[in-house]
Amino acid sequence: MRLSRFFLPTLKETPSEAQIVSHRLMLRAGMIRQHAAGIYNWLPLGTKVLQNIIEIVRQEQNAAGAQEIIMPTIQSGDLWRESGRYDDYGPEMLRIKDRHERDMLYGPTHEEVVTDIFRNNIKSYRDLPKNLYQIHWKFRDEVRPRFGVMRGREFLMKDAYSFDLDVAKSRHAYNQMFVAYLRTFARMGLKAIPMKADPGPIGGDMSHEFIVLADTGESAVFCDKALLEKPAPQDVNYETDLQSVVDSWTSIYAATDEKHDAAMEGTLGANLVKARGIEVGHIFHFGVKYSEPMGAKVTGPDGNPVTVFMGSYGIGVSRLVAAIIEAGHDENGIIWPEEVAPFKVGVVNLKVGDAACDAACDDLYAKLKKAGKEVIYDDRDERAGVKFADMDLIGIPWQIIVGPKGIAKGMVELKRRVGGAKEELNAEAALIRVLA
RNA sequence: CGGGGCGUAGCUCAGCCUGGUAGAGCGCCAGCUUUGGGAGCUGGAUGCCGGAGGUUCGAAUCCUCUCGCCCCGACCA
Repeated sequence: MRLSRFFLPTLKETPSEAQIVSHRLMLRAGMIRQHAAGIYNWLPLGTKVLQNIIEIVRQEQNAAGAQEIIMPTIQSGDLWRESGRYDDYGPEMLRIKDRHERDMLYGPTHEEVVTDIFRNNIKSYRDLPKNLYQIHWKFRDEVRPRFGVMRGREFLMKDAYSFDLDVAKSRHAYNQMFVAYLRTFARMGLKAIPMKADPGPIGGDMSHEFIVLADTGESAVFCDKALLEKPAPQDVNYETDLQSVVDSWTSIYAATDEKHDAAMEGTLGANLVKARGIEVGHIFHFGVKYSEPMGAKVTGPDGNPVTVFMGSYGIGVSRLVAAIIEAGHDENGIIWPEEVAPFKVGVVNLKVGDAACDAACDDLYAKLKKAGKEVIYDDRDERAGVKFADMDLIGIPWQIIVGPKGIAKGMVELKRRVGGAKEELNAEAALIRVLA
């Protein structure tokens, strides 16, 4: 992409409404623009990042055996009366009437809809297990939306729902998601810590939150240092029993602000980490809470109907964009981990119109594109300072800087966004480094 | 939902107290000079001063109502 044609409205100054760093940087980097309180437009740069995150989530969900579906954003109120939540949910649920005066709602979550899909289409225990997920927009009419997309009213969420014949199998489904989450967040360059959580209004007997560590996080977090050093599981076979893997995480001390245990922390001594965190995922095992009232049953091996056991598994996808920025930025702007970066490489032409610079940049740009790298080429007729500032602001991991001084010696400059290290080398060598 | 704050140019904000008919910096457009970390000069465009009502000869400014946004608290991916 040529920057001269890319829709990238960056801002030099911080809009006054933005209080936290991720919100400021998302506005300044031209990723989002506010539409209304808690509701945002995603501009091209933001959309690219969001799509990269979606793809990682999707790959890891698929690997864990979940299957992608798309459910409606607008749901029938009657379905929510069946589960008993139509009246319970309160004003957070956006309620709508259609032209026939039927009660509709913009879905804040999808347990009812997915259970309805299940009961209408799955009749035998032989069809179990099933785990269905979607990556779709939710609306919760929060009392107080804030911090940009961190706590929006409309937000993109991955929500998965598992269906199993009994509790033991259902636990396995839970463990599959637990492991998939560890891998998902690690691929985004995040330290995400699973913590025992309160199931809250979703209900159930087991629940974990996944908290990303960031200095600006909303909740205080206490944990054993060992958790921070523990690598995400590699080469997982999701068909095998994952209990020991899950236990190896849950047996290490970690607690949020409300639940922390001072006595326990005393025994950790120097290994106690006090940090701040952002909740990016939440998984629930809730058994028959929805399947029972909604009649989601299959015929069991003995010919008798069995109510299925369920769990639900959420990832705040749009929130992750903000969380990644909270975890990775400096005074110049965003520092994207390579996997989610909107462009992996930036080519900076310091003197557009100079034949040698133009030729070198065109060549680099063509070769990077041909190699399949996502590349942004700053071909704007701007001053060097503007270009450096924008590249850093939008957080491009690798930057190849081409200027008349260097090119006269046959050299370009390769800069890493992380740490800012620069080295001078010839264009071919820079390509090799970037493509490695 | 309680408490507080703010709405003036694309952005940051001044002007409001003490009414007299719209400002600055940045950005944008044109030209010239510049050109390795957010340039300089010259010229130019841009505002229903959030909206409605009221007071007044006259309202961005005073009064009333209203809408929107932000912050703090209780709740949440």
